[in-house]
Amino acid sequence: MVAAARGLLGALLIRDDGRSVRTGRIVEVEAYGGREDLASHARSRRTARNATMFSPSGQAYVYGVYGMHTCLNVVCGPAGRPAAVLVRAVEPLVGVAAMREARIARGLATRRLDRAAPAAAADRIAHLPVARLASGPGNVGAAFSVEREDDGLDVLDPASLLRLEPRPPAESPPAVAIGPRIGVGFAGPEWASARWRFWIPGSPALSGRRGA
DNA sequence: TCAAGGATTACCT
DNA sequence: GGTAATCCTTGAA
Repeated sequence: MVAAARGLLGALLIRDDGRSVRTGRIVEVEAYGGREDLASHARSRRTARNATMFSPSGQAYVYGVYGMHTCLNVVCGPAGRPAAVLVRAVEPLVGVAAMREARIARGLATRRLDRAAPAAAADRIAHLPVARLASGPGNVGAAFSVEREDDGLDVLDPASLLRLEPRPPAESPPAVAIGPRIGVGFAGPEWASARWRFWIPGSPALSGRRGA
């Protein structure tokens, strides 16, 4: 599972909705395990929400948090053994304009931009540096239009509208930095400190807290 | 049936 | 650095 997480670094995330193609390079991920991992959604029994984590490798596990964000994971355990890798940050390569549109659309959908000054807020996204469009799990979900309905998609299927393209074997593996996962303090010190976050050091697209 | 809280983000002081 | 926004899943009553 940890190996699968590291293997995803440098892979391409591709969203092809028929009108436009969005592509980015995965630069930050976190690994989540099964019952023993108290930070994982699979820490308790199998439920409707985490069912996809028990699926065979290669499926998308999508869930919502805080009522407004969707997070994209890739299931990486054998069937029946829950494990997944959370995609925390992506470096945009192709379809930057579509990513901006998606960010703005998602902002409006969650009514974040409605309140104060929607035009100004949309304008801020329009001028956001490219590297920040998909930096952070919620932003990856927004920039690539990941919906709850995408839960269970086979992202290894080349025909899938949301898919992964592995790093070419010929390409040398990127440098990898390792550190504890973010936002899992509720799991207790042991699991919150587990060094299951992996990122490509130096990437401008890393999520907020970049320290090791 | 219901209360609690979250694998986050961005704005506020 | 603190905290609001906001929906839905979970676990307990």
